[in-house]
Amino acid sequence: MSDFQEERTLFTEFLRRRGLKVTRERTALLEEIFSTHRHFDADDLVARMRERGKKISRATVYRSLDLLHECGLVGRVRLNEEKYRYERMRKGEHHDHLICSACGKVVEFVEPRIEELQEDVCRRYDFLATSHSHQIRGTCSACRKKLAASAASRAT
Amino acid sequence: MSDFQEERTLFTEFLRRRGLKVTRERTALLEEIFSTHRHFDADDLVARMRERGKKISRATVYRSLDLLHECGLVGRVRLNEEKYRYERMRKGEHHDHLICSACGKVVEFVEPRIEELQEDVCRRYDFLATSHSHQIRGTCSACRKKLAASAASRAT
DNA sequence: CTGACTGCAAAACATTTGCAGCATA
DNA sequence: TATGCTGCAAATGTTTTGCAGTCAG
Repeated sequence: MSDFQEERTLFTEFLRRRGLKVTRERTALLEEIFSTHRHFDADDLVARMRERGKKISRATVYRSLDLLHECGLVGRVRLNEEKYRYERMRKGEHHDHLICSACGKVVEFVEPRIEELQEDVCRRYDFLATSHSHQIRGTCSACRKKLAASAASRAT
Repeated sequence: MSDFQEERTLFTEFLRRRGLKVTRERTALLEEIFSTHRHFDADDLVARMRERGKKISRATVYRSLDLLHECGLVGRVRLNEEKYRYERMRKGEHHDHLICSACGKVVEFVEPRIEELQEDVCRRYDFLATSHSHQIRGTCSACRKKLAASAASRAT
């Protein structure tokens, strides 16, 4: 039925180990998050749950996202915005972000050689890394084309 | 007298080009920021100004930091905290951050080979980068030692 | 002189928290 | 049954904004 049995088990185990409960709300949120691949913020999630007819309060959403983040199932980033963005994590895969300042689009990329260099840096500073995030801000090719086009028309 | 004449000129020019004014407050903030190398947040800056006997309102500090950030003199990062952190930028130098989750210490590092790989990634996605930030979260060696020591004493 | 700037207090926001009733184990 | 959970509304903390008086050019 669902293809995220593994995540479900991981979360359940995590909760059990801490004496926490597997509630209807937590399960529903996990399912919703793992049914898509998009980035989202707390409000998106509230809205998506509401669309599915499940009214879950903002407070509960925040509380659950904290738990999911703590157990490593959900990533939490700030893209220099006023708020957090979340994303489901795929096993053992770390990705970084290209953020277009013009249209806001976020593209994920994976560059294993960057990960290696990060490890070098950690060794150099005797630092034990638990997570990392890498963001490159700029303009995507589509937006640059649009900008070029509008510049050309302005110069009639 | 001051060793940041260059920054001062750059900022003045930036303001002039946009029809903005070089006010007492803006100048004072620029001087304060470029007189040290530390990371700081908006409130730190308000406090530092007050210590120097210059009362500048929080609102003005925020407004000025925006301008300094826009013209590239000041970097603005979010280290997954609730607020922005600022740092003076040194010409042509980009650095990234190691953040200790235990003591909150922020260590800057420079790894030119990471910068190169970033450029590769941008080429691959036809993306024009304007800035980037890289954060590695974990525990620094001092904190790990403390943690190890307290674990040992607990196991009397 | 004029348009931009400042300080203040209020507003706006995302996120967190206290509490009373509810549901899981 | 006993904790832990939830929703609500209120609180928090940072950043932004409206406004009336002030200042740079």
